[in-house]
Amino acid sequence: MTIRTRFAPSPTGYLHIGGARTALFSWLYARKHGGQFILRIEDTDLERSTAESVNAILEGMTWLGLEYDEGPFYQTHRFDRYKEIIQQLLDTGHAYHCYCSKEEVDAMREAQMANKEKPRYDGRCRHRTGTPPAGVPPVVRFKNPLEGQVIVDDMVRGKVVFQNSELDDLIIARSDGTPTYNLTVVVDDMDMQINHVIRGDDHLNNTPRQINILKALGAEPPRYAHVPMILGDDGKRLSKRHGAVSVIQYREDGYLPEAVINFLARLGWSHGDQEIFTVDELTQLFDVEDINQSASSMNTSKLQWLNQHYMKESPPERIAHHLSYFLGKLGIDPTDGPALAEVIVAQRERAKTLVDLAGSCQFYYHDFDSYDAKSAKKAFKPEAVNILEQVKQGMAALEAWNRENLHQLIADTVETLEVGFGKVGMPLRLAVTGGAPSPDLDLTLYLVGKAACLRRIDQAIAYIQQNVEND
RNA sequence: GUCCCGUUCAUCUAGAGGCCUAGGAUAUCGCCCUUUCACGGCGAGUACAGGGGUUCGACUCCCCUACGGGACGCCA
Repeated sequence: MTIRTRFAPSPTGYLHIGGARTALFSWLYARKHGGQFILRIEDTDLERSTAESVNAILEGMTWLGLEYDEGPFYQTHRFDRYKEIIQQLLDTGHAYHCYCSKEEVDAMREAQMANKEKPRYDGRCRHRTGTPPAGVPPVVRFKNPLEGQVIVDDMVRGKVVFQNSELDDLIIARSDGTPTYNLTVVVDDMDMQINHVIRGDDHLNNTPRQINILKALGAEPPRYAHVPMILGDDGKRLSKRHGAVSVIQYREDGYLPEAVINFLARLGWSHGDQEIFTVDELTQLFDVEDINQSASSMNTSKLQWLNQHYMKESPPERIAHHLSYFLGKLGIDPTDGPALAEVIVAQRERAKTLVDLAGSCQFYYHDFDSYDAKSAKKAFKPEAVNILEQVKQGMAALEAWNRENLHQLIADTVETLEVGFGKVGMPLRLAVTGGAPSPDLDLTLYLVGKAACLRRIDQAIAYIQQNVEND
């Protein structure tokens, strides 16, 4: 059997992190088994579905690299098919018209709640006879079996039993004739030959109804896997108020897609003690059976650790590709200065995100006009003027601008002036970087370049003479 | 309220009756490395929700309670 999975978001907002994980799991499962992954847009809620949301979802999936084999299919394009099925259900006696008003049904629910019962439609229109009330457009309800039980043999939950007596006759077509979710999902999964449904566990309660509809249609239900939801850092349910829940927001915040994928995969799924997974490894090792049964919380600091890991391990060219957007935001043109790849290698272990990295690249490309106050207090002593002057002269006289010579120059200066290494290193570093975290001094100087170094040393000397009291 | 699901360190998790005085990872803290900041190395603390069974033996199986979540829509 060819494995066919699907991701079926409703376009009422961006692709959030929970949806992305569900999509990832479905995608991985299909890939692992050489099957197909289908994208379906569940846009039957005409009121809330938007084209922007569709775009946001597609953009998020593309960024993560979750390419689909078929689709995107839009449910709004399939209304004829749903009508056909609804009619079939009506014809075979599996569905009926219901003329109950909203108010009537609401009252019913309230009474049941007050009576400590589970609120549900009591089926009063099931056996309605006679002429239908005039001017009332009916809804269509599915005739759910009254007795027996439905067993959902879930791939992550195990067997879950529902009594049919707990279920009511759900609406499958609205009074305007449009189909509702539980009907469309069943028809689509059937028509698209989806045989493995991996989705959020908020759908577990819908599953027995869907199985009943499938049975009424004479179709074989797919296998189901209900994955637990993702909570925010604070253990509360994810919402717009919880910060970065949109996948695109993570891109904006400077995360690499491979870090997000790795992070998402490890949220609710595991393979022994392994933490780092390439996409290839995931497609090989992933299995629905290994998905956790309990909800998990976002762990942003672990995502950051993964992101830093991938920034350190990836080829600098790849990082540069993702970094350019963030450099642009800071007005940095990397062609105007040291080779970006070298700067990235020099700075990347000091950054958790691309935003950090871009920020830490700044001093290589731009001069600055202020110094970190704390460092300045420590390093910019009056005697530093002479030291910087010495270094500057040495630099100016340097034949070749490379790390070895710079290292030697500093060592010589230390020796000539008979001072500690720090006496030279600290003011020099501060003069050139402004106080930003930076790698080995000789590497820093080398990358910043001769002209900028000389210029900044002059600037530092002037600063000290102006701002630091001579004692 | 009713039904369904869940509960191992702060967080992500390993654990399929003895391998567990519960392992890994992140975070935190300490030490080492270091003229900055990091990286890296080493180390520390912190967890089986509670109570009953079953068993020679329970984190692992069963029941109850508590807590958390989900569903109960002419939303998906």
